[in-house]
Amino acid sequence: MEFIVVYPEPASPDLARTLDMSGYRWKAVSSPEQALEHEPTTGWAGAVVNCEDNAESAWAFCRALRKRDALACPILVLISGAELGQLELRDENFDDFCITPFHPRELEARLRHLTHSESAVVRAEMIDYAGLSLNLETYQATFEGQPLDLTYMEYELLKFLAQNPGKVFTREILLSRVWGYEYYGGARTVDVHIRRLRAKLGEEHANLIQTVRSVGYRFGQSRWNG
Amino acid sequence: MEFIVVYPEPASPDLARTLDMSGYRWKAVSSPEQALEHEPTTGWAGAVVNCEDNAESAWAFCRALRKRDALACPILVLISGAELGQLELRDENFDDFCITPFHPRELEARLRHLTHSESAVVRAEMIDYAGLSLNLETYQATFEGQPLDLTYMEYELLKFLAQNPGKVFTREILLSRVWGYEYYGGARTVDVHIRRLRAKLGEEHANLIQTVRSVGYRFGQSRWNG
DNA sequence: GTGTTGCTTCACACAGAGTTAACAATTGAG
DNA sequence: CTCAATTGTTAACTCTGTGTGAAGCAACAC
Repeated sequence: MEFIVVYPEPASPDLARTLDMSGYRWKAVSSPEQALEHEPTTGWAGAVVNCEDNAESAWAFCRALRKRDALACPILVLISGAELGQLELRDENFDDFCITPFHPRELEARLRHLTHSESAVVRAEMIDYAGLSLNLETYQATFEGQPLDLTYMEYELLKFLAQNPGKVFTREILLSRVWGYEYYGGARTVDVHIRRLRAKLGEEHANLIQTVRSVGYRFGQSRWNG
Repeated sequence: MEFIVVYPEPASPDLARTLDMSGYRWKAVSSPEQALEHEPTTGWAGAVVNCEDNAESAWAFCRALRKRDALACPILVLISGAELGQLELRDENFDDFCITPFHPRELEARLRHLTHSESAVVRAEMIDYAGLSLNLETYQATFEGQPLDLTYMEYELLKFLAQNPGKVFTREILLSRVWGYEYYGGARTVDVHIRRLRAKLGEEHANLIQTVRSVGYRFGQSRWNG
């Protein structure tokens, strides 16, 4: 079942009607926290964010969605033709847009294309990988039973990496997805946090986070230990 | 420089004007073969395919684009509101669409988003050929299960060659498409990297990369040497 | 055979990427 | 307010990867 989150609340009558007619189940929310709260166990199949009224908060909502989900939920933005300029420099924060006032069949087609191309994601409350264990509910981390004393940022970074073991992320992507920045300041910041994480993982397990030179960082799936 | 391929030929005046005003360089073609023929050394940055006149051939063009070059080229489809149904079951063959008659600024925004977004680039996540396997997500390479410890440039070069098995590339082409700069003078640079690659592939598989005397290098399809 | 051209191999210098440590800015608790 | 913990920034330092020139080979023409 396709469950879609809509921002802000309430959804416009046109939008509500289109979603209903297209057979989606949906929920309008007024904050990122509400989106998290009402999120179904299978995760949101997509998001429709209306930028017409309060663009700033709408983009903040997009960023929050992207930051939370390591496995992105596709985001469709509703925006007036006059405001198209807002899309620039925000490519990371949305997947598709639809100009308002929209034609119902266009919006339907865009939603279908988005939800079809992005595979459904399974979200867990616990992340386990090679002795590392992250409890997403209690914000606690342990390594081989030993509790790890991680700070907030360290936890978020490790969580993001561990959600996609093996996948390499550039510093820019990490900054935008973990920190939520729109503009990238210091890429060195990432390095430093990686270093602190490695230190806390201990000498012998520091290689859980690997450096891919000229590209970025990767968690787990070391090339050498099989 | 963004080079865009347009199908079919000739492009409508509106389309031509929009592309020009947006600062793109583009070329209209009337067949997939022509698209290949006129493809710049850096590959197409995107494609705009008009489905209004001859939908069948337009979709065939999309399929051909997706099949031929492993270099992911984002595809934007122009389609009338009445024909939106055609998009169904064709999700694999396009990345975005724009309803005709289109607003120039909408088309411009869509093209910009397509060519900038990472999702369009990450489509092909694996390259496999004759025991060689490249994981584009993790930047890892294996040969017959054995991990290959490749450096960044080695990986990029091998990736490029393996994306077009059998095709011969001159050193100049390799320099411009893998390294990305215009040929200064160091064609030996390519040789050396090829040598390092061969060394890492091991004695018995070094012939996966073949030298074509006076021309360049080719990956795979060694029908003549045992 | 000799000469020529083009490819391979080697060794080395250096730019640039990553690590590390120290410090400044910020936040939050008591 | 003070102090400690967390987070971001800067700069020095280390070291790997990469490009380059020269020399060694192999193929081909004559």
